[in-house]
Amino acid sequence: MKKPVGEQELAVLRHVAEHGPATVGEVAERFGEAQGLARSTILTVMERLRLKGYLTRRKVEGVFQYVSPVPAGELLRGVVGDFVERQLSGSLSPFVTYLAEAEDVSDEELKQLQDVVARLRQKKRKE
Amino acid sequence: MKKPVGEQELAVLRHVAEHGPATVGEVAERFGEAQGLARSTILTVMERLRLKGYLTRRKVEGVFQYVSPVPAGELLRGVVGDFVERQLSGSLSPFVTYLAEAEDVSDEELKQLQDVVARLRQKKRKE
DNA sequence: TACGCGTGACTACAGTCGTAGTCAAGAGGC
DNA sequence: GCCTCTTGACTACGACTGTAGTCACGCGTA
Repeated sequence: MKKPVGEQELAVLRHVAEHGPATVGEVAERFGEAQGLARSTILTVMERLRLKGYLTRRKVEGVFQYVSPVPAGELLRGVVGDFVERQLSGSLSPFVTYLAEAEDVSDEELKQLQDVVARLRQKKRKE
Repeated sequence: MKKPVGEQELAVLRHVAEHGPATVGEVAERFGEAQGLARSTILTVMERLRLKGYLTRRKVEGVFQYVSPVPAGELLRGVVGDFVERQLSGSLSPFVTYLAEAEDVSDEELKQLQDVVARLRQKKRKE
């Protein structure tokens, strides 16, 4: 179920998930060109993603529209979860340690973080 | 400088970093056997890690002792930082989102997290 | 001294990923 | 009707990874 996704593949997948349905040509133009990637490269990557089940496509007026079946947010959450599971064997501590020394935490992120902590405490209390 | 480390490689590296200096034989016995890996596999992996600079070795009474030049904690922090950078393009939000729905946050981790938030707020205020 | 065992170096091989060229078919313009 | 552009399928190839076999060497023991 959980096929691994390469770094570049993920970048493309994110692009599609975040920018809605797109054709290969569009992705190649917007994303690929910016990264200096050939159209055929984008095509290959997207096809691989499709084979792995991370993208779906539908023919619309002759060309294929690719879409991510999962929304961007969920996608990233999954990626993080996967990472924690695989590389950190499920332990969150390293992440927390990292956070503690992170330089570039935005106000927005900090706020989110506070909310999370609050919610977790709430949950704990109930148990 | 930042050579990529595979998943299995990281597992071995962590083992060495967390259990102190060890010979290939020891790692193969303790870690490899548990994972069903052949001694030669462990050897290969450790040599690759050495070539990438993640392990150092020293001959002690005929055999090589391998050590991680960075302590386990720092190592993991680095791995996390790398992940955030590469897969999340530096954004912490996905991680925070993930945290928000994490099931298995231990008391210990939650406490750490609270401290982190407190410290970050402190830092913000000073700026 | 000959043999077996632990150790390390070298070699191998398949799978995945990043990257891309090329070819064939349809669509539109001249 | 022919040429060109866009699109998609197929093929390729090198790097990296996971996994392991095998060979050679030194040490201790029979």
